[in-house]
Formats: sequence, structure tokens, C-alpha cells
Amino acid sequence: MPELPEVETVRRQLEPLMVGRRLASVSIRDSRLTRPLDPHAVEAALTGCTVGSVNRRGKYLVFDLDGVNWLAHLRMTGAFLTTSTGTFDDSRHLRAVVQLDDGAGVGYRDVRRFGTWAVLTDQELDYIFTTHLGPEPLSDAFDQAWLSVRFARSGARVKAALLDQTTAAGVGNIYADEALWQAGVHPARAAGSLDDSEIVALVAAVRGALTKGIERQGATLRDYRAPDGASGAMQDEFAVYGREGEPCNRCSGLVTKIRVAGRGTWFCPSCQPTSVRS
DNA sequence: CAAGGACCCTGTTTGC
DNA sequence: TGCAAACAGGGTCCTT
Repeated sequence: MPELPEVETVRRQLEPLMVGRRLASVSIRDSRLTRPLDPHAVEAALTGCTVGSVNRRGKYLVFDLDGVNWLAHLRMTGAFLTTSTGTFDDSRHLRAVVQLDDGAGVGYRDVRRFGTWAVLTDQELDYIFTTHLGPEPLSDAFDQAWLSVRFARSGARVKAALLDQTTAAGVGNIYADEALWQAGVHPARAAGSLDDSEIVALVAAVRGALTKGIERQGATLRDYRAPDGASGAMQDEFAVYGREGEPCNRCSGLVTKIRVAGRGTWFCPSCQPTSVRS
């Protein structure tokens, strides 16, 4: 589900409600949520801790509880929801509930149950991030030099390369398609076939798509909601995602849907031509 | 190294 | 209308 802009929106909403608060109680209702960790051990580790900061790395949320790291990944349908009263009107698919010391509640809903929670040491957290995640795409580390190195001589399709979290942490299916359209690059091109100007355009396009997504507070297609229940607005501004058969915003082409890297992929065949070199 | 599929799950949409 | 297959924003693992 949520990609970087959605997770960042969640982070920004949770931050003011949770920082400085003590976790009065933690109830994990679905033992799959913490697999392979024992849910009771996770409850015990979190209960009583005070939230120092709410951070994001790629699509992960990281709650810093004074040395205890609480990691959450929402995967496809995970969602945090907040309530000032501590109770939830709709408890369907509620997999965990955290009560804060001011009476507010933080719930975790996940229809498909792919999301995961973990409690990790600093060393474990560092290991996961350095081995599984590349640079933050909105940081200076994500630049032409980095993408050139990553793509050099790669025969992988450029969309697959963008979805690889070690290329840029947090890019998912939606923003990959939007960025490739913005850069005018066909999603099935070999990553190694992009020239310097295309790499530069793609770096800017990834940044631009994610920044716009954050400004619009994410995209709500099916399940995604911000913790306060609000929908995002980014879906209203998609150039290609989900717009099969509709006219391209930039040329006379029609948005086309194909399958790349096992995922639904939308692009404009007219302004995202297949390279002669790919 | 890359591609494709299975798998982890449930709900909704599509197609016959 | 009814039913079953296909599909969904993620990520990992295994085989080819």
C-alpha cells in the first residue's frame, strides 16, 4: 500500500500526538503482526516506554522510544488510526491497539495482514537499513552520480530497478510510473540504456513525484487513509497511474497499461518511447 | 544477474 | 444475477 509519501503523511500526523507520550498499554490482537517475534514480548518491550521521536526510513516507520526501536511496515493495507477517546468506532481488521498516557489511542488496522511490527536494537535496525535500503530519494545522496552507478550496464528494466528499495528507499508502483512518465522514459527500457540526460531527468522526476505526493498527503485508491481518517489527494493528479485509455496530459497519446516486473504499469507509448538501444 | 512465479492474506472488481 | 477468476499500492524466497 503506502509508498514514501503516504508513510511520511502518517509520520507527520502521528508525531505531534505521540512524541513525549508514554505507551500506557499495548495490545497485539494478531500474532502474525510481529512474526517471527512473540507478540507478548513485543507488548512488554513497548509498554511503559516514552516516545522520543517518530521517524521514517523508506516505507518504514521508526518510533524511537529512548533506545527501544519500534519498527512498523504497512505493506499493502496497513494503516495507523488515532482517536482522542481511546476507543475505535470501527474495529474491523484492528490488529493492535496502543493506549497513550493522555487517554488517546493509536490503532493499527490491516486488512490483508501483510504489515509487520518489530522491536529492534540499534544494531539490528542499522543492519536492516544498510542492507535492504538505498538512499532516501529526497536526500542529496540520491543524485545523478548514484543512479548512474546503479544503472550502469544493468539489463534490468528501469521500472524494476526503481522499485528495488536499494536504488531509492520508498519508491513504489505508483510513484515509479509517475516518475517515468515525467522523465519520458519507457518503463521496460533496460536501466543501463539510459543516457546521462535521462538519468538527470529521472532523478528530478522521482523527487518531483514524491514531493508532490507528500504535498497532497498521499494517494487514496482503496485502503489508504491518514491516521485522522482523511483521504489523500494525489490520486486526482496522476498523469498515468490507473488512467488506461485516457489521453496523455502532455501529448496526443493514449495511456496504456502493460505488465512490468510483475506489476500493473501505466505509461504513454507516445512520449515514453522504447529506446532503440533497449 | 535477471525474470517469473509462489507466497504471505482479504476484499473488491471484472468477466463470463 | 451469480459465480469464479483476476487483481490490488509490498516484499521475500525460490526456480529457471
